[in-house]
Amino acid sequence: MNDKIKNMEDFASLCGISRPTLSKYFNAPDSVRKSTRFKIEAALEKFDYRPNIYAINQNRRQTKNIGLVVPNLTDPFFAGIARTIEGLIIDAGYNPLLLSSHGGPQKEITNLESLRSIKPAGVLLAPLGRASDQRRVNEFTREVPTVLFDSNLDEAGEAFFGSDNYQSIGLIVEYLCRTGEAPAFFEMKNPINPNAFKRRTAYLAAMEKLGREPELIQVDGEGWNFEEVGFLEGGKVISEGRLRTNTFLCSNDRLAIGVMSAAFEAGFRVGHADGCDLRVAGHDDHPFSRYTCPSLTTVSQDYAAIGKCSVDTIMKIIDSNEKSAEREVKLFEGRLIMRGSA
Amino acid sequence: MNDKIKNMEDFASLCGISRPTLSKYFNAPDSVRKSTRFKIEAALEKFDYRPNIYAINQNRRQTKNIGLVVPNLTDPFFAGIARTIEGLIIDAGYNPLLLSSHGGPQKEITNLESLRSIKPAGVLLAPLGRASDQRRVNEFTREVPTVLFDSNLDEAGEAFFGSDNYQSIGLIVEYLCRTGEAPAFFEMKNPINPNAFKRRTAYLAAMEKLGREPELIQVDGEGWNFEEVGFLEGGKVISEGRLRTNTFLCSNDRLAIGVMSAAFEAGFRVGHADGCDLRVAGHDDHPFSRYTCPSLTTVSQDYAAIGKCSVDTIMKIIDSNEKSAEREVKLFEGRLIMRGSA
DNA sequence: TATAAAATTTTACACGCGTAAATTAAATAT
DNA sequence: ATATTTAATTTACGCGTGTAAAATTTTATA
Repeated sequence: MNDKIKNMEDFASLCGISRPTLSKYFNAPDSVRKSTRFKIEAALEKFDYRPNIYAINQNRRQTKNIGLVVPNLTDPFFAGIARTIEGLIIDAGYNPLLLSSHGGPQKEITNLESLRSIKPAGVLLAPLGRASDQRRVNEFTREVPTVLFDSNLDEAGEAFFGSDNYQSIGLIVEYLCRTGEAPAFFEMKNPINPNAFKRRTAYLAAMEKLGREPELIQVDGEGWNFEEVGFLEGGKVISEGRLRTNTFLCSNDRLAIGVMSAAFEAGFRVGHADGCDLRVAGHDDHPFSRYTCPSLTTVSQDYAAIGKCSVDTIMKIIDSNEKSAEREVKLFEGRLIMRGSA
Repeated sequence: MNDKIKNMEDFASLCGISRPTLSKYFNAPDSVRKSTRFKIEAALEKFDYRPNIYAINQNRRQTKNIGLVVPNLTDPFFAGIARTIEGLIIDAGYNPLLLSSHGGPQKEITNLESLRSIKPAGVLLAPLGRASDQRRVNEFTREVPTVLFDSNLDEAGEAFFGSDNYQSIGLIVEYLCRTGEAPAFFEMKNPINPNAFKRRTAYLAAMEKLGREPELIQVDGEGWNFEEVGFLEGGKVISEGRLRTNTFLCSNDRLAIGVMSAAFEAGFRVGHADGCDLRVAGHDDHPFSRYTCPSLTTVSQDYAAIGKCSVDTIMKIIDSNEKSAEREVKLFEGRLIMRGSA
């Protein structure tokens, strides 16, 4: 009890077995005889030993690490997704490594590089999107089993899971048209996220289907400060009164939050109730959207499903130990969240 | 060019030098002769080799890893801090490992355990607070150099850096009293964060100093869903009209956001302008507080300074390779952010 | 109970690198 | 040009584990 246990050898003698047997136990407790397992676990109770993780990973064919890269952890939307997925990875017996690409494409590549040196069994990647260094991301996905989620990149990775923007935007456009004036679509001119493009197209399609005249409001603004963009540019649009309609459909909730803030400061009342001046709707069901004033009408994405599907798929790839023949793509439907703002 | 480089030995022959010299180069490029450095860098251009990180860490006395543990990454406040600190750690030439204790004290301990197995050079820990398993956190800090920030734990770690809640609460209480009715203090009955206790005490002290009668509103509610707590419990308080004052000072911005949402739905107008029914103020200057309706008056914490100080200190400890004689504690002042809500 | 088969444990080697000590080369002083 | 000092490089060994193949023990079968 006095001298320190510094390696598996030491601990094996304490257990009264050989080191390789002990190694086997740590990799799969059920793979050793029950009697020896008891010996080991009794010793574990008495002494404080745990295998050196670096020595383990140096020698294993595969590590138990799984990389999880999201574009921006400062966005509570991605933070929430990351949390969900982290849990699923742990449940699967793997060790999640969470990285945020906030900072741009260079950071995204840096993240992938540092993951590469950690030799992960697989990676779940929500890419930056348009801004991503496609060539280098592709290069990475050829070396490490990767599943993309949230936003798609051309042919990168073994699979992609995300939301069906056509369905979800169709849903809310139909709702808005049915309950009031047809919506204009508020978005950034050069959005970083490819989903934004799909949502724009989906908006145009939905409006056409309903026989309404579409109206795109494409504002300037870069980066991830969506609230600020919505506030500044939305403020201009509102105060200049250059809108045909009283209804905004924003490309995402964070833009909508900015627009609502600008409307408030300009003295406009947002909501669908009597006496309101304009309606604002968003997309994503951000964690805070419930608590805006008024609460934000939006579409929620099925991130429980997207996360589960992504993790299941990377596990399948890891287990089968081979690149899947075909790149799987699956889109999940959104759900309309009716609240006060529209 | 055809056969793969699988270790430093292989790459050393390609460079025309011995492996230990190469090893020296990777640990400090300037420690080798300029001529050999050129040889190495020329080879690096041509071939794709990088040292195995597991083998490195198995043999180094110290890893270059620094753990960064925050209570809840889903809270954009902590996400922002984490991002700042991550940057500082990278600038210092270390490798940050970000973990969130969201999920409670058990998860916090799990995080520390998994950090322990990674043998970090140091750890920056923002503990859960009251909920933390003090004994086990203390145990950890005795084994790994640790600096605490955001919320203090009795005698744990080598140092603590946080905000001066007495100063910041004093600041906003004074402001509120000067510009309108004296504030009531809205908080959770059993807050998880020790800062909440300090803020309560600070509120009481500030009110007494100003000769005002304090009024504590201590509501039920557990966990991290502050907006929900503020919304539900704040809503009750407002609708029951059991307040002597029209001014709420909330223990943090997220509670304030919930309270404002409840006030809005109850038909009250929040703000300091004419015709408003009540004033709401918060604390922390949350990223979204600028965009609430009305925008939220609050106190911002100096997290640039707290982060820098924390990182500098852990670096000093790592470099000096010894526990500091005395536990350093430093509190930074907050700054009043006057906006529309109060 | 003897024997074959299966499960378990042990032997022996490999993994890719850090680092102290010994050696060699370069720089400086004489 | 030689002796001395200093810097750089190499030799030699160790780090703590995984794992294939060999040896042993246990279990199943006859």
